[in-house]
Amino acid sequence: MEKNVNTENVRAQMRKGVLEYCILLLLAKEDAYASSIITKLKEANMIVVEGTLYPLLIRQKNQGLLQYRWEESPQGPPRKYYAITEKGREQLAEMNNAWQEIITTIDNIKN
Amino acid sequence: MEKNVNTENVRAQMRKGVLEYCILLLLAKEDAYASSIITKLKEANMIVVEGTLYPLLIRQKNQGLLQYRWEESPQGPPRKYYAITEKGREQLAEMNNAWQEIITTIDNIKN
DNA sequence: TTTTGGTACTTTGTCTTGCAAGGTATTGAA
DNA sequence: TTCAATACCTTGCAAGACAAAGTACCAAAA
Repeated sequence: MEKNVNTENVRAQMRKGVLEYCILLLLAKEDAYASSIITKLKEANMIVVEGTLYPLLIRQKNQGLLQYRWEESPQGPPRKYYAITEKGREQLAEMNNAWQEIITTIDNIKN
Repeated sequence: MEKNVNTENVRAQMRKGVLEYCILLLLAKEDAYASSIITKLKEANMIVVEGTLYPLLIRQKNQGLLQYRWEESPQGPPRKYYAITEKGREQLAEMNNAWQEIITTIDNIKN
């Protein structure tokens, strides 16, 4: 059905705008490694794939929003745990504002 | 100030995800031509520039979401008035759902 | 009649980013 | 030593946002 494809595109596009925001939201609550972030976002209906997430985490780290440390895994290779930095929390505060404003803007346009 | 640059980036990225949505919202209320759409979006704090809007309108028209007609202007060259189509209204309904879901998703991630 | 200023539409080139697909590495159990 | 599970990373392509430059129309002033 064409409609489902279309619907998925619509959702995908909106998700893109808030992906970085979601990462920071998650990491503000607790440190996490890439695979677990993907799982958590999937549970929240925010689909992300590896090819998207890894470069994004690296970008946010390079911007100083995140830092990471290696940790042994109970099974399998070591995990790269990301943690939000002070700068990351500042950015997150900005994003919270931006998000509220976008919601307000959309509401305004609707009326 | 670096902060302002950053803030603008944050907002810009979020806006991108909902730009097409905003266009359909506006055109669902009344027909409009590109320059007037830019003005209206600017009033609603949703910045768009010509180089973004024109290709976007053409894309939406090619998808059958919009159609257009030429109309004389009281001053200057004729205007290309865009109108939303039936298919466009269906898409808009999808987008309304998608938008609500994104809001819910973000709220979920916050808790 | 030519110039100027305002309005409007369009295109080009660059940069960023999302994603599919493929690759590398570690570990423990069969 | 092979397999399966878990993780991380990279490459190549495509879409899209935007700055900047270009084209065109119109009316009023010079």
